[in-house]
Amino acid sequence: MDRLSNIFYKQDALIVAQRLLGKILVRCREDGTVTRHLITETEAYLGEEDLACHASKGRTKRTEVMYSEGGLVYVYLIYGMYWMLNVVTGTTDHPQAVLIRGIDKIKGSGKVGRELKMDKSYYGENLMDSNRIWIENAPDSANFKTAPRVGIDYAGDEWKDKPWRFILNNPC
DNA sequence: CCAGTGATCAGG
DNA sequence: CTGATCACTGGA
Repeated sequence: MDRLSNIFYKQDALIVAQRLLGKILVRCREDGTVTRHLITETEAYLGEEDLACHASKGRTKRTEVMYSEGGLVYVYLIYGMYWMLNVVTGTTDHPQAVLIRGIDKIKGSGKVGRELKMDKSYYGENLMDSNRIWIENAPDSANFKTAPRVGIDYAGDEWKDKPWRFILNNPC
């Protein structure tokens, strides 16, 4: 199966977030083990004006990667314990990212980072040529629902209720 | 409900 | 340097 390309990641985060549902996140460990994971839940973070997006604080060492063209990994440590895995989307100088909130049966972005053994060394990793993490194409699915994003009450009424969380429905 | 746990950022 | 904050989780 083909890797997702520059063309895919350059799209707006709202598009990428829903199109990533059903795609395959592939992880190659240091010991050579390869694991493949169905992406089941995502959230979109949309630029400096989105008060829930880290880039609303402007360009900092941490947010810098979001200002790149789509296709890079944005990871950061939260609460001193959990590595949050994001995919940078959009075009240069338009800071956006999509948070991977669920894979396979795993619900919760903190658990995703733990399962995939993410760490700081993945900051800026290029999903289009990395040999340890990438995403493979799969048909788009229309079988998903939306919901407000989690854990961003501080962002204010205009932003905290936007339905920018995308959840693949159980195909039962 | 709340503690754990540490990088990051704004402010002196 | 200091202190607040944090796109979370698991256990009272």
